[in-house]
Amino acid sequence: MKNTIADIAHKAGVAKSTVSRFLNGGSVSHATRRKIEQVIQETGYIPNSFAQSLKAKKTSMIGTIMPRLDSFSASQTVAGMDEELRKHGYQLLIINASQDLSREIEALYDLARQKISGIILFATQVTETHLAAIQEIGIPVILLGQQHNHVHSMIYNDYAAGYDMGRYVLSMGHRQIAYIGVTEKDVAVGVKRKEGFLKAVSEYDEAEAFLYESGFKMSDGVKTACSLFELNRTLPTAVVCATDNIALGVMKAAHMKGIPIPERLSVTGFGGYDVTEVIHPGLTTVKYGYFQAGHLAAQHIMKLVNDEPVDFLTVMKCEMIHRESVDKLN
Amino acid sequence: MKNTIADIAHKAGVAKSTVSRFLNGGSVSHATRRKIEQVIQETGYIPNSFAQSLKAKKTSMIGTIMPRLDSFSASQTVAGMDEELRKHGYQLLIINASQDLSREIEALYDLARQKISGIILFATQVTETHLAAIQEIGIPVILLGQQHNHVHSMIYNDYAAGYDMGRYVLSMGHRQIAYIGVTEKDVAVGVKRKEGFLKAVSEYDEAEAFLYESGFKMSDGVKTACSLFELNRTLPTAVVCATDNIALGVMKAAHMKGIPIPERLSVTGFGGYDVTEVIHPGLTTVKYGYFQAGHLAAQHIMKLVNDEPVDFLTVMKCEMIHRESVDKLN
DNA sequence: CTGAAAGCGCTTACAG
DNA sequence: CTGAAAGCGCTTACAG
Repeated sequence: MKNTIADIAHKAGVAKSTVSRFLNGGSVSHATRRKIEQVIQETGYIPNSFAQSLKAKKTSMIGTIMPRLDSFSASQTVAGMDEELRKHGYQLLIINASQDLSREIEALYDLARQKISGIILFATQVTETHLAAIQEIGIPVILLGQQHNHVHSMIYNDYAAGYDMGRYVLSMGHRQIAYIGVTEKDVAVGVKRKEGFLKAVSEYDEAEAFLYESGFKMSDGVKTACSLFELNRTLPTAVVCATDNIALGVMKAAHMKGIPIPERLSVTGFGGYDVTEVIHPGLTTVKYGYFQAGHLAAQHIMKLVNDEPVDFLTVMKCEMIHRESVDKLN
Repeated sequence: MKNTIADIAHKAGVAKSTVSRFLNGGSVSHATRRKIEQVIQETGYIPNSFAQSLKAKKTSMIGTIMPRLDSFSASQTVAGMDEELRKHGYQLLIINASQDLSREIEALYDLARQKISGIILFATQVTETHLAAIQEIGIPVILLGQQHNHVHSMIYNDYAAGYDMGRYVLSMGHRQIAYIGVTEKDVAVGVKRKEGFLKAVSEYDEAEAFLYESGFKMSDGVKTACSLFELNRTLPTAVVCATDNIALGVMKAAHMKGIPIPERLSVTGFGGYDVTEVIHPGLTTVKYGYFQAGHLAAQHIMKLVNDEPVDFLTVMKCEMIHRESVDKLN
């Protein structure tokens, strides 16, 4: 294992440069080719990629910084990126920032140190520090999931998704609607979806929206729903949740309290997680094409790496999915 | 960005070695320290990690080869490994083999080329080719999820899990039980769980097991369940599924056919996915500690990398979780 | 505390 | 087609 190109050259009775040429597909006579092949075979020589990269001054690696790995959106997106990148000979280096913004910054510098060719940042928030780091490292970066004027961004049309969902719930006759959102620091999920929803509500005079804020976890959804149920007043007829996870939590809370869905309470989510289809009742939600987004992000970063032009802002469509969790009122 | 240690040295008016010493925490006078700090600050110097690794002859990277990224077990395990590794200054390089065994082999060589210090192979099958590659690269490798006599292995006690599940379902009075398994090529999931289950069944004279084989996907579970339902004979009173995913598929199929769970059909899974708790009825399953397994695998590989002794075989316990999806017969 | 020099393993013009 | 030599950016004894 500890063979170097010099060892191989020595054993094959040729010069290092000849071995290198052989390795890189340069012209080598048939005889020497065979000798080198044999020696490599015998020794199990594996080139040292550091030395290679040191000369080449670049790698075929793309880095991605994820806020977490263990969520549906994250794992789908990564799988999509990976598939596309691999198809084109790039390798994906995945960094888990564990939902810690300062780790994202660290990761940007780490990746730069490793001479990664490009970075896809799966963003939840974009701070000034992020921007400074992105500028300083001087490597192509794509923001996925959030938008910033100074960085290539790919976002979902969260406003439209919120609006569509609002319109749908209203069209089903609901007028007293709770909205369980998340922190506004997350512009895409916390602000845009809510704004779209509220726009829809504002178009109906008699409609009323009650806003709540929850964490991202299923258990946060359970908690928020419980406190909502315990307020001593008439329950809204529908609760629109900013994510499928929260919606699942709400459904669980409803089950615990004996509130039938959708008969007494309609519930909706956003995301289109696989499980929303198999649970009962099926969850009405908006499907986000995470896997395809991963594909697209991979294509964009490869273009950027090769100095090809890429749209500064890409907006990805979402798709309403109607299932049984929303009741029609008359 | 294109600064090298030589540039910094030049601008700070010192030698390269001094800058290097500064960077690596060696002793440097206060005055020069300040000068160097300032220059680095101004230039935004980022060391080239290839050159560093080339000298150091090793990296603080651990590689992991996963059959897929977008599954609960995979993402949980990776998250666990990552957390523990990062805590100890290692970085995790994740490779997605996309359920293609030959890609796993490729990945082993790729990681070797990159002078990764150790590898955790999330295994589904261990072939001779795997073994040859592991031996050839000469890097510590841990098998996670499957066992092989010649490689450090960490496995779950699948036999016990299967046995416990069988015992439980039998103890609830079920005697006609369908078992939906997976390919026997996957020894842990396809063989051990089934064997454990069958052992339990063999302990009851009047009990009878009907074996089916399904793919790993939820949709495979749906299909298998549908064909099971369509066989014109009395339905078993319980169906034990080799994974939670399959169980979710079976539950969906039952809903579609109007078969109430657990009143007319009890269903169980293996895995302990998060969703099994929030669905209705809650799924009886065996919880596998994926996240903790990731932690443990990380600890083991770090020991191996540092030439510390590690048990050749580690067996991890699983935990039965009783929920509403199993009915008590009398 | 500081610097000159050799070397990590590979690649790449440049001669031959 | 083949080889000698320089260089990629860093680290590490070794002197001073």
